Amino acid sequence: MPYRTTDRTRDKKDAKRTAMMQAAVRVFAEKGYHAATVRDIVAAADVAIGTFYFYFPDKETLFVYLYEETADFLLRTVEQGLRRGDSWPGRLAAALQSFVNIATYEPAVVQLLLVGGVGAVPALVESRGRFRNELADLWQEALDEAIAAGELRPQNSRLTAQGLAGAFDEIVLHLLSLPEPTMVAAAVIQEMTTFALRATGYSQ
Amino acid sequence: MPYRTTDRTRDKKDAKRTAMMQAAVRVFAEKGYHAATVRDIVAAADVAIGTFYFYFPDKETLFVYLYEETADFLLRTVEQGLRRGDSWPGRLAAALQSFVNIATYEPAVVQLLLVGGVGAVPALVESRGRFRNELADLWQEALDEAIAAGELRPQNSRLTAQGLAGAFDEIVLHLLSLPEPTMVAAAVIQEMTTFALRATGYSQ
Amino acid sequence: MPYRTTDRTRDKKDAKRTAMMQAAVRVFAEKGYHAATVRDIVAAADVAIGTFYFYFPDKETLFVYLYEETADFLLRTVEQGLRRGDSWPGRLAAALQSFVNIATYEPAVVQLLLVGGVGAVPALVESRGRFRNELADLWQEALDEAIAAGELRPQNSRLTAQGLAGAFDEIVLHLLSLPEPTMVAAAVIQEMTTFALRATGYSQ
Amino acid sequence: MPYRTTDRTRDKKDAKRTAMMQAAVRVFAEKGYHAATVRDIVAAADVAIGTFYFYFPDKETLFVYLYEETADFLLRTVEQGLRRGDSWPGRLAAALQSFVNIATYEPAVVQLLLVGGVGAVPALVESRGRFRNELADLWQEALDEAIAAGELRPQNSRLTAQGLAGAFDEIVLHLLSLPEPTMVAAAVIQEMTTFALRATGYSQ
DNA sequence: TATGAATGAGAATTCATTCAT
DNA sequence: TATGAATGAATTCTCATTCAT
Repeated sequence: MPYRTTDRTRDKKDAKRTAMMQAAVRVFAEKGYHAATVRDIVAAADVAIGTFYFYFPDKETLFVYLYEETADFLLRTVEQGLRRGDSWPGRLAAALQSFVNIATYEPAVVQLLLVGGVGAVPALVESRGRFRNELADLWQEALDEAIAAGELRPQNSRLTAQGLAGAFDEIVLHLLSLPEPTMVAAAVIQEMTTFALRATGYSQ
Repeated sequence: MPYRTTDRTRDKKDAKRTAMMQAAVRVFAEKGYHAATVRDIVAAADVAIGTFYFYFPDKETLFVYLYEETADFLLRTVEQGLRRGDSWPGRLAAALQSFVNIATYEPAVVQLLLVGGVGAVPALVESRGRFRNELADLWQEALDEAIAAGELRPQNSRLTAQGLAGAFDEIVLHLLSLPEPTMVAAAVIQEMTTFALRATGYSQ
Repeated sequence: MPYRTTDRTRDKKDAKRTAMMQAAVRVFAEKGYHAATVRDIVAAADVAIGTFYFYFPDKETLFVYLYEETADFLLRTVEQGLRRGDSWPGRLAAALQSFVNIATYEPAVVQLLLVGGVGAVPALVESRGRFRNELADLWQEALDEAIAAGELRPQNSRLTAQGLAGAFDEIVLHLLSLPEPTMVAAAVIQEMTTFALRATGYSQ
Repeated sequence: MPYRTTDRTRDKKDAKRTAMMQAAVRVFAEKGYHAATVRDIVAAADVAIGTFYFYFPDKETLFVYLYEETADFLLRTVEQGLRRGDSWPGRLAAALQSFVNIATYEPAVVQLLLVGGVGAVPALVESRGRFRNELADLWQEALDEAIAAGELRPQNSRLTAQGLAGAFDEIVLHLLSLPEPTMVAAAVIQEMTTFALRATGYSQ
């Protein structure tokens, strides 16, 4: 057999696939689902239009997939942050650090998740709902642990979790709209932590 | 309906124009900017397509205009709520009451503002930024007054305001995703108030 | 109302619609379903591509509709021919006259029905089957009447009818492939009649 | 399989090539020329797409080639049938037996020839014309021999031949549309023979 | 003012074909 | 010989917008 699906060719294919997905994330984040055309994406990835359809079934499927991948990445990152600290303030600060890191170094991730294509892709409504729920789950679990540990007073941890998630989004989105987000990131993390400690009724 | 209650539109007695705008809000809220076609809008308003272009220059301009009108309506309503109470908890509860009222009785308003077409309409980025800023301004002013009155301790009122705005959005959006939002609205307002009092460091 | 859906505008619309359908029949007959592009059709009708979709839902629907219209036209014409004569030979000759007339003066009709798009459009399989059945029905009825009248001997009139229909198609298709079909049409009709009288066992 | 039994392909011992051609006949017959993609064909033959272009110059050339091969196969088979009998009715019955055998056991052959891609492939118009002519030639020769032998009365044997060819196609195509063609094949052959004897003016 | 027929740029997607390996 | 990744012309269809009536 003169032609083999060797490791090298497979690696190459995977690499191209990954490159195209990264290009797609950038374009989707920048323009939103509808305004981003397949031509934009292939131009960003520097391939022909047919190549797109060789790797992906269609634009919508790719978008939903990227959304879910991205959501998963964000969730896992925040989750790891939450595991890093040994007290509620510590876990909180670590998780916010993680979140703000993603936002400043991979702004496309946040753009895609928070403003990308909601309302544009029916199939996404469900994905978005799942994402917001899982994000709230994450915070709620952390809250419940802190409550169980006596660090926080009993409260409606579900609603608190939702409130925190929404608050962090708003603040980070605003941060990203500043000319030099990295310059103030540390201070914002500090302030967000303070806000969140208050919001969760943490004293001392 | 938002654009009926504001000054900008009150004087325009054009019934047909108003009907078309109401139809447009509904359609935009339901389908999102791109999926909503001009044909959908004129069908909902029961006029011909040419009529649309007699009253409005184009789809995008109308959308941005509706967004701003709607944002204005929401801001004014929340502002009125904030003026109704005579203490921070009172003002807070009244403002949240107003906000949740809009969300439950005019869900299209919230849909339009929060998920409508951000990312889809470039011209909207600026409008959205302005809306979020003005919303934060509102809360910040209320916070600063409460701080000045000694009801709240000094804090970064800007960031707190942003956090509150984001938290309320998330919670209300989740409320709207429930099968019977009105059934739990009162309880949610109560819980949101509790959350916000904690988040603003209110004690006693 | 400055604009009215007057008779004149409606007539104009109908005329355009008809013109486009005629153009479509020509193009489909000439190129077959797949090779005929919507661009070809609108070029032949001298309208813009959007106009096509203003009048027709899509290419396939139009094709199937034209096929059925055309089949119906052919069936009705042959049927009338069959009613014109007062004996089996007379009816036969009249029907063949009608059929050959269509074929020579409207070759597109025959092209569309016999070679147009069979195999290309799934939805057409059924239409084609119905057409061939109805054509056989026509001949069978005529045969059964002639048998009942004692003009023909009893026979499997269904199979005879199918045979006649197939035979006529083949002969007429060959006729159309000649450089000057009209020059030999009369002679061919004569010969076809002779063939068909033999095939139906007509004597004297 | 047609191209196995003809001289043209017998010497080509290329199994892969043959497998691809057999797959192609099936796919073309099933889907028609346009709807059958090269990918369908290579999938059916279980080879890679590049292999297709190693063996065949392009899709259209292959199709025309297959059409001609298949036509050749059918012509040779019918011809053999015509040689088997020793009287006109005997030859007729044998030829029809051969034809119906092909149709029932290799329906793809008939599908390809009769509904495959006429109108879809410009280059096929000529091939089809040649096929129909050769088929008519076959019947005409048999008729002329029978006339010369005094079995049939003098007649326009060309037109009779065309008529028979068309009639047989129609009847066989209808046979194939039945749920169980083989169950009625024998009876249909019998009836077709009767029809053809009448149509050729055979008496006694 | 109001209408709706007409337009055509532009989008997603397909698929025959090529060519480096 | 055989492979399949890559290509891009071509196709169908949508929809914002215009303009004669």
